Amino acid sequence: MSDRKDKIIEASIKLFNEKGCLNTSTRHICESIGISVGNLYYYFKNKEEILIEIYTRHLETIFKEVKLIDYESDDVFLFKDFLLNHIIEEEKHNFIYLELNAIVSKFPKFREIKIQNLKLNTELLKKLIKHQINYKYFIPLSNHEIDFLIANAWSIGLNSINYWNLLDNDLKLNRQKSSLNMYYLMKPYLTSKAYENGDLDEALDKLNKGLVNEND
Amino acid sequence: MSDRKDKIIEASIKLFNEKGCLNTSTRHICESIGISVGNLYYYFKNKEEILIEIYTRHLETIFKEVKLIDYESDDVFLFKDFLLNHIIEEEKHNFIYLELNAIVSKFPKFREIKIQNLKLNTELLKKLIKHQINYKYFIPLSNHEIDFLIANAWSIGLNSINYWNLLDNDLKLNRQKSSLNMYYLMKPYLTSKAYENGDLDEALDKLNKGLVNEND
Amino acid sequence: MSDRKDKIIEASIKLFNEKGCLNTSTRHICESIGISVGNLYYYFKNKEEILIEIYTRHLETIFKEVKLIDYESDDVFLFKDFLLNHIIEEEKHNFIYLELNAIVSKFPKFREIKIQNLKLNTELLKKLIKHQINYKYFIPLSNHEIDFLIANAWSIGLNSINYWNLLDNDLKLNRQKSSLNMYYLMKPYLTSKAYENGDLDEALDKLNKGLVNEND
Amino acid sequence: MSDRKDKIIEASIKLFNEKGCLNTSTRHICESIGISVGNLYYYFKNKEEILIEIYTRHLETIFKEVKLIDYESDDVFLFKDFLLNHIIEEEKHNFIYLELNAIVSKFPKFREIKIQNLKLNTELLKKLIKHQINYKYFIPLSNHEIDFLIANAWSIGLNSINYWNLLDNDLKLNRQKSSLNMYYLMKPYLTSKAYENGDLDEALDKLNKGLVNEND
DNA sequence: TATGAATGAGCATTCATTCAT
DNA sequence: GATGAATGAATGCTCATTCAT
Repeated sequence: MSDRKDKIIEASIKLFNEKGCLNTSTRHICESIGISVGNLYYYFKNKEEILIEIYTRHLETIFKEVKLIDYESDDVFLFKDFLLNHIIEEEKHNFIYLELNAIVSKFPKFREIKIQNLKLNTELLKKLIKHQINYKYFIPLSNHEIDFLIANAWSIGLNSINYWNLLDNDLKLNRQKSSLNMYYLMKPYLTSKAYENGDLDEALDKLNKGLVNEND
Repeated sequence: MSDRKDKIIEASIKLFNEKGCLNTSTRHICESIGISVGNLYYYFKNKEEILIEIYTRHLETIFKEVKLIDYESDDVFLFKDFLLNHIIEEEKHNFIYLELNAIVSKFPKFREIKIQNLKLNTELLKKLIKHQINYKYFIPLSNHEIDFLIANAWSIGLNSINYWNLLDNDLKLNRQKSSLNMYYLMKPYLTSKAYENGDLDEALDKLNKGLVNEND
Repeated sequence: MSDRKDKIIEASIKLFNEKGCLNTSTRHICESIGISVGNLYYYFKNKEEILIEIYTRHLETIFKEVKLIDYESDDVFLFKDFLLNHIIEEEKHNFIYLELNAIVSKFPKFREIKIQNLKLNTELLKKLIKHQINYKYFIPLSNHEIDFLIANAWSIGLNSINYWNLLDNDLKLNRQKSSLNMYYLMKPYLTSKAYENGDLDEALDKLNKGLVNEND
Repeated sequence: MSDRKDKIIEASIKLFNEKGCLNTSTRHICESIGISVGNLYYYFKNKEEILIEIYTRHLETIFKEVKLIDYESDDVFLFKDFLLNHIIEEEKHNFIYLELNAIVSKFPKFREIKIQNLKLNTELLKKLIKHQINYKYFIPLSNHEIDFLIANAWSIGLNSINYWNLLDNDLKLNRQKSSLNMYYLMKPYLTSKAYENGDLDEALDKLNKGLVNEND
């Protein structure tokens, strides 16, 4: 992977996060790293290809671990790995979640990749939840309930950060709150076994660290 | 409120939903109702003001009922009123949810109003949930838990429709699924009393009508 | 027809003739008449539409007379009307003939209109030639011969001006030579009756005026 | 002449014919033969030089025979050699005729060479026609008439293929029709001696093969 | 000879907004 | 109130050409 290409990707991510993908022109990207427009188009056929490259790299990072899960092992998964480890990665690609639908309606090729991936991920999550049910970390759920739980997990994974960002500007804190959102979505379905080895409590402690305690 | 102004608003909503707010030009709006561009700018200072007007009216409709809730009466609220009655209203303003963050990053004034409203609505929902807890329709929840429940409700209200839309094109069906998403978010917190008078079951029946039964 | 629209058309024709249609940008056109780019696009959807407008107006002028021919009257046609009267009009639209094929391959809509017109004109010319044969201004010709005569007339009408322009820069003179080219194409098929009333000789005299006599 | 240079020329001709010279980028040429852009510019100073090389080679081929004519021998020339033998060569360089004027207005140096060559060829053709007149294959013609006959031959040689191409897509057939156009231009000037040895009839037979007979 | 990264002017087109009438 | 002509900066993208290696 060429250095220049990486720089374009990084600058794009930075600007897309700062001002939105749709409000960032290819010229802006070039100016921000001091290269010519032509040079950007030497590395990328068009703006959509930049987006696709960013998204593809992001997904690779995100799902590396999920794909390697041992579905035969008796282990609680969701929170330690999925919620905590990927906070930084997700923070870096916030704009994808913030603007997804506007992006999807403007870039049809990206849309196709997104849909393809959504289907794949839905299957992976379904498998994962069934595994957690199987090993009694989750209470039993019907297929119907699992489908809607996944849909809700997707919405929250995508959007809860936006909610907190609209309310205040502490991005780091908001990312932690966003993870807690996922936890609270799942909590009603967790069994006591899920908490047994202390991993989950430990994870929650980390997340709550820094959060203003608002309990009554 | 002038007739002409209403026409502009209606045409804008129609076009924003059809092609997206960011892909609809002011000229296009004008052509669709046969007025001049100059005339549109007589009624609205700029495109952002159109958006703000649309959003404000939308919220007024949505929260009319919520504001009129008698917080002293013993009544289950959420599903019959909030989930079902507003489906049509929400369907009409789908684009706001689909494009929210791209819009917010382009129109700073709209952003401020959005935030202001979000805070207000959060307070209203908090009051409502506490009321439901008070009358035992919801199980007891800490302030902390309520905050995250509201955040999750917001994410799901905003985004679950997108999830289903990416997977297939049946908009009507997807809107119903989206409402079920809200139900499944709340379900773990509902008491048996919530189901007692049958209103909730009736509402669920309506939602499930048309959905393929995927239970095991 | 708005004044501004006419100005754009005129400026376009001027520049297209000077530097070629494909080498003239919309910006050039705007700058040459001191209007903004946006304004040009207010009057024309795109560059192709400018071209189509130019071509359509040109054809209207060119074929006004041809369409009004009385095919029942005993009259020699071709040279007095077709060759002489339209010299100025054709001179003004030289670029269409000079660049036709490059234009046609870049602008598909223009291409369609061009083809449609070519077919129409071919029919008109066929009718006209048959009429001239009928009234004994032309010697008898088979359909096959007429087809190729028309094809040759088209090539010469389109291209002979280019030939002379490549050899020297006297545009006015070259246009006259170009008309003589058409005459010499037709000459072998003309009967003595065609020359009888003197109209043709008069026309030829006009054309030859200004031409250096190169006879031996 | 280097191999690499030949490859560039060949690839250019192929692409220019397929998509037009003006729509073919240097990068595209390079990609099609798997060399680098820099390398192309090692062999050719610029795009114009490629064109000039193509054109020069083309003319060399075309006029090799013409230059070798024995102007003292009594032989009918034009059709057997000029019209038939060069069909393939001309077919290969179709784009030059299709785009000539757009090219000429973009590439001034090419224009100069084109003009220079046009003058040379005009002289050659004049000499040839006079030779044919001398040996009674052509009827007597004044210098003036010869000039216009050459101009017409040039227009038809350049453009008649375009005429047929606009009307239908059978390139092979259209090339034959185009040759017949040249024949019909010359026919009125041919003497019976021109047909005597049968060569001409044979050539015409070949051309007419494949053409739908449309005689009445 | 050969590479391919880099340049930057150029292009067609869009669009929110203004303003004289 | 209403019109619609006019603005001009901005956008995504192309392409002939250069040049260090």
